[in-house]
Amino acid sequence: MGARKPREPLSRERALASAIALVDAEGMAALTMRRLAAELGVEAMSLYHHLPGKAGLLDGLVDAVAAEITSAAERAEADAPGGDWRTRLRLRFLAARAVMLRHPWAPALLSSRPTVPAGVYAYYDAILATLVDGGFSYRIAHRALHAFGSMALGFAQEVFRPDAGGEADTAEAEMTALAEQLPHLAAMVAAETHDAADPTLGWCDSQTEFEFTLDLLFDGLERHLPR
Amino acid sequence: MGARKPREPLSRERALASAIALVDAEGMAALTMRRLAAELGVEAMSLYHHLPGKAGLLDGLVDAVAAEITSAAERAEADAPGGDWRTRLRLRFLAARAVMLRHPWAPALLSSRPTVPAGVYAYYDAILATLVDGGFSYRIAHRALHAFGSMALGFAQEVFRPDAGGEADTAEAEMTALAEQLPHLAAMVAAETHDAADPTLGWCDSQTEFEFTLDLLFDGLERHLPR
DNA sequence: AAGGCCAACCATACGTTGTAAGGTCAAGGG
DNA sequence: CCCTTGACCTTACAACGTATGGTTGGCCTT
Repeated sequence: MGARKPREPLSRERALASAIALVDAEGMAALTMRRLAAELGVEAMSLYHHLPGKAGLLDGLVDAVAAEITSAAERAEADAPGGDWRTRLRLRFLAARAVMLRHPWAPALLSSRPTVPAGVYAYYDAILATLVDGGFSYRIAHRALHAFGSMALGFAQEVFRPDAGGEADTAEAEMTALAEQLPHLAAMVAAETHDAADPTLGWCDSQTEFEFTLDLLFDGLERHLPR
Repeated sequence: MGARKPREPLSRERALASAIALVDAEGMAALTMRRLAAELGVEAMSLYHHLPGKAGLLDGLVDAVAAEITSAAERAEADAPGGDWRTRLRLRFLAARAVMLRHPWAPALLSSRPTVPAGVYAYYDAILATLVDGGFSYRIAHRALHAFGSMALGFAQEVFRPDAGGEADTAEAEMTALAEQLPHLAAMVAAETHDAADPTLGWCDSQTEFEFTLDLLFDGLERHLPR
């Protein structure tokens, strides 16, 4: 039959890449060992020769997005060589956010893992460097890290998810029903959608909110600069 | 024999209470239908007469903590009848945080659920009321809600979890090894633990950091008050 | 060329999970 | 008295992660 292609031999890298593609396309729930193996044209148990089990696979995903974040942040910050600490951190965090938008499953995965990927420490060291370089004491820089929280990795802890948001019919009906019990929420929606285009509940511009919160924190931190 | 106790008949409330006790004691992983049933002296399938499946059980847990939060926040705010918006929100959020400390599993569960418990809307309405009452426009109040994020429910999105933190031996060894690659992190730890009691990596006082971030946001928001 | 080793891959099986389907049984009302 | 009605149980199934133990094909050594 001639040299039939020997099916290149499957590696940790190929497995992880396939896993990321799968999760990007179908969500975390679709990531099972059997399914991933099928995606690679292989049986489930074969994965165990390259990955230390499901937990190791998830750790691999986390490492991968962490690497994507750090490299994106590095590249972004390199674009503004002379900037002050605000703009440098801003570029970092917004670059991280762009990565998170590409992988919507990443925040939940990140915060579900019991251990922090090693690369993240270097990332935080760079943030600290920027802060200290900007004149902050280690004490305040430390608090800044806590204050940034997940924003440093590009995602905000939002209570109201960008969910599927039922059709407008039910939304409208329930809206008027709840307006009496939730007068301020109703008033806010009314005020905010007054000059906005679309009157649904998915009207929050998460990008704007992200940057607003970031600047709120930056402004607050600035007042803690010595002098 | 006489009237043997007829084993009071199991209800949604009893099931939820038992589930919360179980999760408080042994963590989310221990909450399976069979285990919960055993805890109640019953078979797994009997739970389905009172709960609409596992997802419904989790929704029940979420509702329960949401109720606990709102009532705790309500009580806390009632303690400062004449306070301004800052102190009122502060009391709310810190009361919520106390609830979260009682149920460490709640943040992860909250953010893993696809839908927001109904009671939370009323909670956010009250926060909005406080903000508007304090002089904020609906536009800024809306942004404030986003900025608070999960802090309104009492938990911060921390990247470094309050983890088990390996023994001091390995920590110390790796510390010096990483000090060269992570100079600023090392310096920060050194600076911060200089006058602190315990030199481990679990040295972050999350309560202090929570309040610091809160005040950072409050300070930042204050500048957006009209006039 | 022959022998043997070993990484890569597969087949089977076990225990655990959530839950669908249907059976048992005691209480209560006609 | 019977028969409905719920609460509870038994059994069973599909899907999950993974332990265990083959099978195989290419390479190294002699």
